[in-house]
Amino acid sequence: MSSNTVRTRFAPSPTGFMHVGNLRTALYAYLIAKSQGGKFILRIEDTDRNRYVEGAVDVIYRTLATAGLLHDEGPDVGGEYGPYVQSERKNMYRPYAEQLVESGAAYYCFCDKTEHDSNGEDVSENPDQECCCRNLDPAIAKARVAAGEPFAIRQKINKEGISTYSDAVFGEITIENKVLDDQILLKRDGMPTYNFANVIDDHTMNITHVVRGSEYLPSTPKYNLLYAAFGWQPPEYVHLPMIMGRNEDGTIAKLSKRHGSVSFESLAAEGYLPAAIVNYIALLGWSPKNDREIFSFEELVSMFKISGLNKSAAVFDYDKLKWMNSEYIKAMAPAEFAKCSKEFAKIAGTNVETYWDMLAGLLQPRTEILSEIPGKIAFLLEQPEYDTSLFNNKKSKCNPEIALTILQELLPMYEALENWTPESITELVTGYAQTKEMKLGLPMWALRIAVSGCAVTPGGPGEIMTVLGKPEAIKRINQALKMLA
RNA sequence: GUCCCUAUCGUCUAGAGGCCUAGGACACCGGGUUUUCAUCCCGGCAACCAGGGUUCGAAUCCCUGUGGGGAUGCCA
Repeated sequence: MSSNTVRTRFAPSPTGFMHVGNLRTALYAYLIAKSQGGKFILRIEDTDRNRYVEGAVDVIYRTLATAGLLHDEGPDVGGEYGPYVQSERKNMYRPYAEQLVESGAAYYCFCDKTEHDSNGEDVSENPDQECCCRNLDPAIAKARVAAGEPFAIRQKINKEGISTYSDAVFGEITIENKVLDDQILLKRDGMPTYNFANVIDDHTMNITHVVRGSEYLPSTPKYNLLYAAFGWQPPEYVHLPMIMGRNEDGTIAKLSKRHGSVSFESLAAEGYLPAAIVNYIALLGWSPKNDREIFSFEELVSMFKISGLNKSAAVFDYDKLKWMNSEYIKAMAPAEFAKCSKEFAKIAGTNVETYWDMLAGLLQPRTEILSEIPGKIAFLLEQPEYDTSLFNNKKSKCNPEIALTILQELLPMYEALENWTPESITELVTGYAQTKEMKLGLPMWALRIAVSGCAVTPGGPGEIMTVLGKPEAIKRINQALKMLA
C-alpha cells in the first residue's frame, strides 16, 4: 500500500439509531476518501459500557449499506488494522497511557469521579480547579497503583503558551494552552476515553484525515499535544459545520429528536428514499459551486471537494428534503415506483391492488413522501362522509342542483354500460357533455364528487370508477342522488 | 464565567476587491396548460447583521460591537 493513500474513518458509537448528522459525517468521510481513491474505514466506538444498546451495531451496518456507504475495513468485513471495535482493543490503550505517564505527559489520578447532574452539568465546587494528583510524586503514585488503588490516567497539559493548528475547512485555529484541561485518558474501568482511543486508533490505523463535527474544534489542541507526546504526525483535520434544527419557539439548536425524525431509519420509514436523503444531506454544508442540486451517488463521489465544505451551521429543512424526495420519486421507473409504493399503500387483498399499476402511475407525479399514499387512496377503499357543498365548484360552474340533474341523467347510462374501463367511462361522459353542450369539466366534477367524496383525487372518474368496480360506482352515484334530492 | 467557531433572501447556498441594480434552489404568492389536484411551463416576493477602517472601488480584506452556535464530562 502506498503511504499517501487517503484513509478516512467513520467512528460512531452504537447508540441504537443513526442521526442524520452522523450519517452526513460518514458521507463526507466516505467522499473524501473515495474522491481521492482512498479507503473508508468503519470503527465502532463502544468504550462507554453504560451506553451499550443491543442490536445497535446492526443499525449502523444497515444504515451504511442502505445509504451506499460501503466500508473497506470494519468489524464485519475485516482488514489489516483490526480489531475495529474499541472494546476489543481494550488492552492496547493502557500501555500507551503508561508510556505517557513515564514521559511526564500524563499522570495517575486517584480522585473520585467528578459529580455531574442529570443535564451533564458539573456540580462540583471548583470545576476548573487543577486536579490534586497532578503534582503527586511519580514514585508515590506508582506505588499506590501497585497497591491496587483505583486510578485513572489524565493528560498533563503544559499550560504555558498557545497551540495553533490548521483545519481543512476552518483554517487556522489558535487556543491558549491554559484553557485546556487535564482530560482523562484512561478511565477507572480500564477503558480509554473517546478522546484518547481516537488518537491511538487513528494513528495505529493509519488514518490520514480525521473527519468529525466542529464541536471538536476547541479540543483538538489536546489531541495534538498527545500526538506530539508520542512523537507522531497528527492527521489532517476536517471539521464539519453542525446541522441544526428549529425549535417550536423559533430558536435553533443542534438537530435532535425533538425536531422530528432525525434518524436515517425513521426518515426511511416515513417514505423518504435513501438516495434522496443522501443527496439532501450532501448539500447541507457542502456545495459543488454551481447550480446543480440533484446528484447520483457516483456524481457525488466524482464532484466532491473539501474546498466546497462550508463553515457555518446549516438548518435541516424538511420542506426541501420533501421536494428532493419528490424529484427522486418522479425519476423512478414506473414499475419500480409501483413496487416500492405498494408496501406503503397497505392495499393487500383489496380491489385497489388489482389496479395498482394504473394507480401508481397516477400517484407517482403527486407523491412527495411515500407515507402520504394511504391518505390519498383511502376513498377508494371506503366511501368517505362528505357534504353536498363539495359539489360547488367555481371553475366548472357546478353546484348541488346542477349535479343532481347531471347525475340523474348519467346514472342510467352507466347502468347500461357494458364495457367498464377508464376509457369507456370517460368516453361516455365526454359524449354526454357534447350532447348537452356543456364543458366537460362540469359533469366530470359532479361525477368525481359522487364517486369519491373528495375534491382532489389521483386520476379522474374514469380511473376511480374502474377501480371501484361497476356495482360500487353505481351505488355511490345513487347515494349522492339521495343526498342531493 | 472562560474559550472556540460563525454571520448573504424565512431555509440551503453561489459569490474568494470591480463581472452584483447580488445568481440558483426550497418554501410562499400570482398566471398558463390540465376533467380535480399534482406534474409541466412562465412570472413575482425576498438577503450582503451594525459601526468603523484599508482601497479609486468592499458582500468580498482588517478591527470593534451585536446576533447565533458550540466546547468546557472517568459521554461520544
